[in-house]
Amino acid sequence: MPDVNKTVLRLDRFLPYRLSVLANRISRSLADQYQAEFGISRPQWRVLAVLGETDNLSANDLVDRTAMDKVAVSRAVSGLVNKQLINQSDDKKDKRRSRLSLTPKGLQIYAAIVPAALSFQQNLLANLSAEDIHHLDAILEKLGN
Amino acid sequence: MPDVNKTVLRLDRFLPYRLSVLANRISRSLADQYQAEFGISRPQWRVLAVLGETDNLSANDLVDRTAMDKVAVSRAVSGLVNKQLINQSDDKKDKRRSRLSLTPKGLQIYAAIVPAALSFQQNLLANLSAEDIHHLDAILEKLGN
DNA sequence: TGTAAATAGTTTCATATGAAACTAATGTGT
DNA sequence: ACACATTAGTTTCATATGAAACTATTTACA
Repeated sequence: MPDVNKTVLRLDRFLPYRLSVLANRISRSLADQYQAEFGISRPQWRVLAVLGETDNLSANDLVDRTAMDKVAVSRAVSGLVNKQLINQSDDKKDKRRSRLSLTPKGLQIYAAIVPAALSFQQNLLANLSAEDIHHLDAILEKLGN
Repeated sequence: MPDVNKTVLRLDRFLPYRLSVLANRISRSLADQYQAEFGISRPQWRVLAVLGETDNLSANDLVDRTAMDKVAVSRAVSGLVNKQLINQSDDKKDKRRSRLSLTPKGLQIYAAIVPAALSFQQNLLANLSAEDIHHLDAILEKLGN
């Protein structure tokens, strides 16, 4: 990032801006795909993705694992329950919680989205060398503190 | 990005997700600052930043340079006009357009935000080596197609 | 020229989002 | 056991956002 120390700021060289534009472009393009094919919103996709990895989580676990606030999780969950892609069962030990898991239908959609998502990612990474990919991984890790 | 070829998808390793979470965290943190200090919204900041670089642009020029849609630009501009940070003068050649530029007050706020923004960016980059920064620049460029 | 298509920018309207308030249940200290 | 504080999750409400429709003007070209 040359130019960084100048007193002038070029927006198109400014890291927060560049990251934001790139991330939004990518996320939106991916979301358009699963939205069109499966009628799934972005928050709903995140919930599906996490429950596909690890079943039987509470809404709060999803908050931790999806980087969304509890309102967003609550809404995503209720949307997915409505679509019958996940189900809520009572937590015996804590009546405030419910345990969430994919229904067979949810699992089916999950199984259909994952390859599309991975191939989308492959497409992105196709522009990068193996070293680039490694660097990117490390840099994202560092920036994530 | 190891794990990329597996059929399973770990959300926290998925590039669109990682980028989105990181970019949003960063943008939000920065926005909290100029929001608190200057009462400026994110779209408004982008408009100020561009007009600070290059004066006398049309709203459409701003669309190109801020990666925002014309509705967002229109609203940001009218907000900034209300705050008297920018002014609109008629374009003689085309009555549909207006030429936008910073007012003295706008320039003053711009001059106050820029160092804060640059130091924010410095803070981010402080976690990275010089090579990292160079790599990041190149990778963002490649991902931006 | 006169008329259709294109462009600049605004407004409308429906949806997304998030902070704060709320409900219900659990945990804590006495 | 009994308040008081905390936590899980939902609802409310005010604001942000964006697609589509709209207005005004300019461009293209018959």
